[in-house]
Amino acid sequence: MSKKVRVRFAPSPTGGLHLGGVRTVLFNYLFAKQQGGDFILRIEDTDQGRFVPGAEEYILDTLRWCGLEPDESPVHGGPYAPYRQSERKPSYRQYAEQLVKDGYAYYAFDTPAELEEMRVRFKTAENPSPQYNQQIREQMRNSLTLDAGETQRLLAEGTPHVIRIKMPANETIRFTDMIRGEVSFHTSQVDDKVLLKADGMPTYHLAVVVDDYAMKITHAFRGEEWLPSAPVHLLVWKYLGWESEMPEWAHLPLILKPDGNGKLSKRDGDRLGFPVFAMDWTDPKTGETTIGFKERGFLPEAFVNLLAMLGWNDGTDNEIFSLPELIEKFSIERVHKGGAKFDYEKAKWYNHEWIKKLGVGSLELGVKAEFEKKGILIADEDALLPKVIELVKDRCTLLPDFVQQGSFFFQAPTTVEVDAIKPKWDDKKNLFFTELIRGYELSNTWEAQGLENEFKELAAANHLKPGELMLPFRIMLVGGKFGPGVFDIAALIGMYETVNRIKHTLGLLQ
RNA sequence: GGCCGGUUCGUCUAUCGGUUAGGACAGCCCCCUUUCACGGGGCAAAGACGGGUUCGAUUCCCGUACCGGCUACCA
Repeated sequence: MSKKVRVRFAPSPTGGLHLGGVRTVLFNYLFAKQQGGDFILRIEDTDQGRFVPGAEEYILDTLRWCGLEPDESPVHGGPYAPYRQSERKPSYRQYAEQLVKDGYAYYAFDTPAELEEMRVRFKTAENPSPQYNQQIREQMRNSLTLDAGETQRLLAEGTPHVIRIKMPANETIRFTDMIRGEVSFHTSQVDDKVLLKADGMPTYHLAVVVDDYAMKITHAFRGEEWLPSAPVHLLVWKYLGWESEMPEWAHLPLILKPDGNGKLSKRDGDRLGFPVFAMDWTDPKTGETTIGFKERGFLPEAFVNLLAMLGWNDGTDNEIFSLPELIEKFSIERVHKGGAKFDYEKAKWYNHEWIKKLGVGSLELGVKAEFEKKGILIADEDALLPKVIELVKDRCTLLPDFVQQGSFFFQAPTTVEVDAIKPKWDDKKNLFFTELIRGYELSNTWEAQGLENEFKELAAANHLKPGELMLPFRIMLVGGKFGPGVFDIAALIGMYETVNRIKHTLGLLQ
C-alpha cells in the first residue's frame, strides 16, 4: 500500500489567475482525485513586495467557480497548517542555517549594487547574463571568500545577507519527470541560487522544498518554466536529508499565445480581445478590471473541459468531458510535452457544446443573471424563461447570447427592421395581416401548430404564398431576421403581444 | 550567449515501425430550414531538414534548423 497521494497548487497572490494556472490546478486535481488523494492550496506569499490584497480570496473564488475545491487551504484548514508561506517564516531560516552548517550553502553579503556591478563587469557578448556561479562566487563577498572571523563579525553586526546554495562542481543531476521522462542537468551550469533572502523570507527554491516536505506532498506538478531550477530543488531535498520523501515531478507544457509564439499573457488577451483570467480581476492599485471567462459568459463545465484538452486527450475522438469523466479518464502519461497555442474560437465551441448539452435547469440561473444585467427583469414565478431557454439554447455560444436571442420574448423589440419588409410590401399583405389580427383575436386555442394552420389557410384564401408572409411576420414579432420558429414565438408571447406587435409594425408601414 | 525543453493540417490533436496519416475548431461548398442557427454531407489542409538503424520509419538514434522556457534577494 503506497502512501496517500497529496498534491498542491502553490500560486503567489499577485493578481488574477490565468488559464495556465487554472490548468495546473486542474491537472493536480484530476490526478489527486483519481488516486483518491488530496488537493492542497498553498499560498506562496514570500515576496512581500509583490503581495496584492484580495488575490488570495480571488484564487479561492476561482477554484470554487471551477468546481476544483481544495481539501486543505488557508481557509479550509487541514492538518498541515499553515497554508501560507509567510506564516511559516521562522522555520525557513533554520533549514537554511542547517545547510550552511553542513557545507551545502553559504552566507553572501553582496549588496544589490554590488550584484549589479558584478553583472555589468562580467557581461560580454558571449555571456549577456552572468550568473552568481562557482567561478563568480570566488570574487564576491561571502562566507566562502571571507575568513571565518570576518563572517562572524558581519553576522554579529547584523549585516544584511542572503544564504545561497553552493552548487557542487561536477555532478550530473538526474530525475524522471512524469511527463518528460529522464531529464538531466550538469551542476557546473547551474548558479548558486538564493535560498534565504535578506528579509529572512525564503525564496521559492527553499520554500517549495520545505513546504512540500512539511505537507507530505507526493507529486509536484508545475509549469515548464520551472524545469531549469529543478536541479536546485533536487539538491535541496538531498542536502536536507529528505531525499527518500521527495515528490515525483511533472512539468506541464506551457499555454502559448495564439499568434506568434511565447507564453500566453494577460496582454495577449487585451490585445486580441479574449479573456485570459478565469474570472474578472480588479487590480486594487489601478482599479482596472480585466475580464474573466466567467463574466464573458463561459460555463465552468466548458472552461474546465477546454483547459483539460489543452495538452491532454484520452486517445479517442471524444472532446467533451465533464469533471467526473475527466477524473476517471485522466492520465499523466497522456499529457503532452509541447506547449499549446490557445485558440479562442475553439474555446467558444466548447461553451456552445456545453450549453447544448446542459439541461434548462442548469442554465436558468446564469441566463436570468444575463437578462438582469441588461435591465430585463424576469420574475421567479415566470414560467416563460425555461421555455425560452429551451427554444434558443442551440443558437447561443456564450451566456449573453441568450439576451440577444431571447429578449423579444420578454419585451417588444425596441427597433423593428421595417426596411426589410418595405420593398415588397403592398395592400394585399396589409390586408392579410389585418385579417390575421382579427383571426388570432378570435382564436380559442393558442398553440404553435394551430397558429401556423390558421396563418396558412388565410394566406391561401388571399392567394398569397406563405413564404412571402413569414419574414414580415417574423420581423413584426422579433424585430429582425433571427430567432426560432415564428409560430413558436407567437405561441409563447401570447395573443395580446402577438397582435400588438403586428399592429405596431403595420403602423410603421403606413 | 549558456543551459534545458519542444517540433504531425492555420489551430488543438490521434498514431505506442507497416494507416489512402484519423478526428475536432476555423475556412469553403452542398443539403435541411419559407429567418438565423442547430443538424447532416463534402472539399481543402500536416509528419521542419539531413543522416543513420530497419525489409519498412511520422514513430527509434544522431546532427542541423526553427520555436519556447530559464538565466532576480519574482514566483
